[in-house]
Amino acid sequence: MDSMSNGVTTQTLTEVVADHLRRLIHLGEVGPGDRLPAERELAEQLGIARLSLREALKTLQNDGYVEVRRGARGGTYVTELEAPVARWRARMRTVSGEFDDIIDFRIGLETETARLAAARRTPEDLAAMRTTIDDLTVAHDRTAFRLADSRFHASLARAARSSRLGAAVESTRAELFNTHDLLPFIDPVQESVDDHEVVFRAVERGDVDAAAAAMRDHIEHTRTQLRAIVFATDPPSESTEAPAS
Amino acid sequence: MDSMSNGVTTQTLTEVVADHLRRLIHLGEVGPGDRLPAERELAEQLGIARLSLREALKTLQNDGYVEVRRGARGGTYVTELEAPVARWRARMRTVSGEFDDIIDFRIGLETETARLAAARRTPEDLAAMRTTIDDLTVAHDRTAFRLADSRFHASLARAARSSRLGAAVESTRAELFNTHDLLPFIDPVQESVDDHEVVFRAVERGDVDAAAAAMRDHIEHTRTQLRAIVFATDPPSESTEAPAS
DNA sequence: GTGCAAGGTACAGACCTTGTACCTTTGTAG
DNA sequence: CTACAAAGGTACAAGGTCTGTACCTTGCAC
Repeated sequence: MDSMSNGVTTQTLTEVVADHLRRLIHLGEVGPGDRLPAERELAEQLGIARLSLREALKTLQNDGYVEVRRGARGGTYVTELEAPVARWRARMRTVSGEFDDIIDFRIGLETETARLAAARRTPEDLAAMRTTIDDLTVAHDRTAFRLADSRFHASLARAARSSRLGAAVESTRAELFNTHDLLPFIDPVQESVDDHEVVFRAVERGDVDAAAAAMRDHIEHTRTQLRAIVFATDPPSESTEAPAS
Repeated sequence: MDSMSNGVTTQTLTEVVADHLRRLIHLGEVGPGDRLPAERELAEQLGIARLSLREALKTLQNDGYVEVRRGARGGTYVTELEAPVARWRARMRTVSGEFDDIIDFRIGLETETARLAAARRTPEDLAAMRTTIDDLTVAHDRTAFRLADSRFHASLARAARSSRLGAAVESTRAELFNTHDLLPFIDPVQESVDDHEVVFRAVERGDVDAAAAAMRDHIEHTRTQLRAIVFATDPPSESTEAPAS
C-alpha cells in the first residue's frame, strides 16, 4: 500500500488567510493602489483573530503584494505587484511544463463551461454576460480590465449552471497573471475583446460546438500572448503605467 | 469589497487525515475487507503522531468506513461500506443538482484528458492503458473492478501529460461511488468494458475528436446507470454479494 | 497640539499536535 | 493451558497555534 506513504499536513490559519488574500489580488478583486479594510474590521469579516490576520499580512508584505502604512491614513495597500510578477515569471520559466499545464487545464474547464452555457443560458445570463463584455471594451486600466475579464468568465460559469466548473475556473485563473500585469498597460487588446464577443455570440444562439471552439481559440490566443511575454529573452519593462507623455 | 466577507478556517490534522483515508477508499486503493497498516506504522508513513491518526480512524469508524479490532489479529479493516453508500445516496437525492454537477465536471475534465492523451500518448502509455483494460475485463469482484477502472483513468491522465487534469480527475472520481458499490456485484458490465475499449482505440490511433466523443459517451452511460440506482424508488438491496445460490 | 483612526505589542487561556511510556486484549505456537 | 507477540487503548507533559482583550505608538487633519 504505497498510497499510504504520503505525508499529510495542515496549513496554519496564517497560510490559509495569506492564500485567500493573494487569490483576491490575482483575480483582480482588489488591484494595485487599493486599500484593504482595517485590520480589526477585516479580521472580523474573515472570522479570525487580528493576530492571525496580521501574520498573513506580514507574509504578503514580505512577498511584495502589499505595503502597510501607519497613522490616520494608514492601512494595507496593494502594491504595483512588480515583485510577485517577476517571481511568477521566473517560476513559469523554471518549472518545466507548468505554464502549459495551467493553460491545458483552463482549456478543459472553460471549453466545457462554454458548451454548457450555450445549452443552458437564460436571457438573464445573456444580459449579465453582455454587461461584462461592455465593461471590458471600455476598461481604461489594468485593474478594470482584469476584473471585467474575470467577471466575464464568472458570468459564463453561472450560465453553465455548474458550481464545480465555476470554482475550478476561478482557482485556475488565480494561478495566472493577466497579460496586462506583465507589461505596461496597452489598450485593451482588440483581439481579446473580439474573442469574448465571438464566444458570447455562440452562447447567445445556443451553438454548443461553436461556443466550445471559440473558447478554445480564445485561450490559445492567451497562451500565445503570455508565452511570448514569459519566455521573452529581455525582461519585461519595469515601468508601471504607460509613459506620461 | 464583499469578497472579503467570507469566513476562512483551517482543517484539523484529524480532518485532513480522515479525508485522505476516505479518499483512498473511494478510489478503491483499499477496499472492503482490506486491513490498513498498524497504527504506529501508518502514523509514521503519514508523518503524523499516532494520536492524530487514531482520532481520524475514530471518525471513519463512526462514519462506518472501517472497523477496529484489538488483539493479535487486530487492526483497522475496511467495512462493506453499506452505511457510507446509503448516506451518499441520500445526499445525492437530497442536494438538488449535486449529482449532475459532479458528472458535468467529470465530462469537462475527462473529455479534455482523452483529447490530450490521443495527441500525446507514447507506445508505453498505450501499453499501460492496455493492461488496465485487460484487468477490467477479468475483474472478478467489486474491489478489483473499481481499482482497475480508477487505474484506467489514471493511465489516461498520465498519457495526457497534464498533472492538473490528472489530479482533478482523481479528486472528482473520489466524490462518486462506483456502480458496483451501489448494487450487489454484477458481472463486469459489458457496456462499461466496451466503452473503455472504444476510448482506448481512439487514443491509440491518435484521433482526438473521437477520443473526446467516446469519453463523453462513456460518462453519459455512467450518468444513466448511476442515476437509475441513486434515484430508484426502492432502496438498493442491502445484500453484499450476489445471492449464494 | 489635540483628536482620532489606523497599525504595533503583550499576555493569558483554550485547543491541537507530538513524543513517550505503559496497559489491555486476543490469536497462536509450544 | 500458558506464554508470547502483535495489535489497539490510555495517560501525560511539552510545545505550538489561535483567540480575546487591553494598551501603546504613529501620523494626518483640523
